[in-house]
Amino acid sequence: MEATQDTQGRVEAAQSVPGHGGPRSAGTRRAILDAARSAFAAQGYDRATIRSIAATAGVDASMVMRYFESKAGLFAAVATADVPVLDLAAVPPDRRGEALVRHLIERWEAPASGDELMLLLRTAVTSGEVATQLQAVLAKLIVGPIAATGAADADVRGALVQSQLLGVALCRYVLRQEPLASLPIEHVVASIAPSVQRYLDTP
Amino acid sequence: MEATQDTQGRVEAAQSVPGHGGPRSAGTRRAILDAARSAFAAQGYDRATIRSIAATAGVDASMVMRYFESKAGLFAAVATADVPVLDLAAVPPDRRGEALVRHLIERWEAPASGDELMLLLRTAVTSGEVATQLQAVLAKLIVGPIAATGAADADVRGALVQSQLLGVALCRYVLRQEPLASLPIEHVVASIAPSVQRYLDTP
DNA sequence: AGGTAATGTCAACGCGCGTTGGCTAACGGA
DNA sequence: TCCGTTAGCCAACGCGCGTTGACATTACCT
Repeated sequence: MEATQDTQGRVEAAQSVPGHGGPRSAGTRRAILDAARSAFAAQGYDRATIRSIAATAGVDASMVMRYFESKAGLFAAVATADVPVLDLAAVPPDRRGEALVRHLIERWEAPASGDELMLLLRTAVTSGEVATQLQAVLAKLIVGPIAATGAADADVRGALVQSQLLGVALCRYVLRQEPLASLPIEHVVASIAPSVQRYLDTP
Repeated sequence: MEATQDTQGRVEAAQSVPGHGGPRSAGTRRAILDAARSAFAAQGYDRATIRSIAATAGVDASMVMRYFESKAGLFAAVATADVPVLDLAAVPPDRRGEALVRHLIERWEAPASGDELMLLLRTAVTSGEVATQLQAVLAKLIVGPIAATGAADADVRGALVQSQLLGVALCRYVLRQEPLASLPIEHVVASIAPSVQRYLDTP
């Protein structure tokens, strides 16, 4: 019996987007998306709940279902991970290791893309489907640029670089293991870069 | 890790196995433990269910609660990860990187300890408590041996070695990313060892 | 053999989850 | 103005989970 006066932010409701069930209100949609990204990043897919995401977004849980079809649909909508790609060929060959490390760390430190990488990694370890999705992102982010430099065995080199870069991300950002988690960025870059450089160079 | 709670003044059984807090039948206990290790390793803590573990072990779900106090208790019982430690000081200094990589890979390839590391890692990414536990295991397994060689900055070196070794394990065994997952062991050792060696050597 | 405690079975409880459908209120075009 | 569409709220459903306690069964120790 209570009049809900939220009459604000409904101005932008005019757009209708392609395909199947489009967004209803851009503001609400974005609020849900933001809450979901944080929740999935912080807790992983299983422990994050639709109800708590909805509460954070300030809407009812059923709204989440109307906007995105299911919990899986919400995750898919938030797990796009369209991170900027590094043009490795434009970097001097002896600096490519450092460039890769720095680029990856910057992706993880940036709040938005860091959350997307976090939720992807946190969920990939228990979901084969998401693991495939993560591999696709890493292929675009790491193997692609390496292959674009014309290196031989780009797939194996990429896999080795991935293992080191994902390892750093896992220890530093997901597990938050000391002392790695508190090491200054430049220290990390200086320590790791030579290894990555070696994976790029050795035949 | 919980104190023993006796509802009816029950005492430790007669035919008990040494040490632990109150097994009933050694055979059933072991069956549950084996099933739990497999399930937690394959699916992680959240997705593994007491009911399915009990079914695999051929007992009722309530038996699991009688033997171990709760799901958390069962996990704790199976997540001991008492892996053999490498005596790094006995290895020639220029071969210590290779020795570390090979030792870790052998732990992961061995069925029993591989499962324990797997369930630890799969669960650590979404549980701070288990993350701490994993860190303790890795400290014993990696940082400890490195410190035992008398190296300076053993903690930072250990963290860097950990990042590389955990990265390989993550990509190869948990995410099962190709081509790393199918690479022969010797190929992996030969590729990774120099990086680890460098983390041990560089000042 | 008999009594007692260790083992195991069964059915249920309570909870929180994802999900559904029906309802109210506001907008917008005619 | 009225009416259809749209955005949002509320109550509930069904399910599977961890967990519990009462009951049946086995095995051991005098």
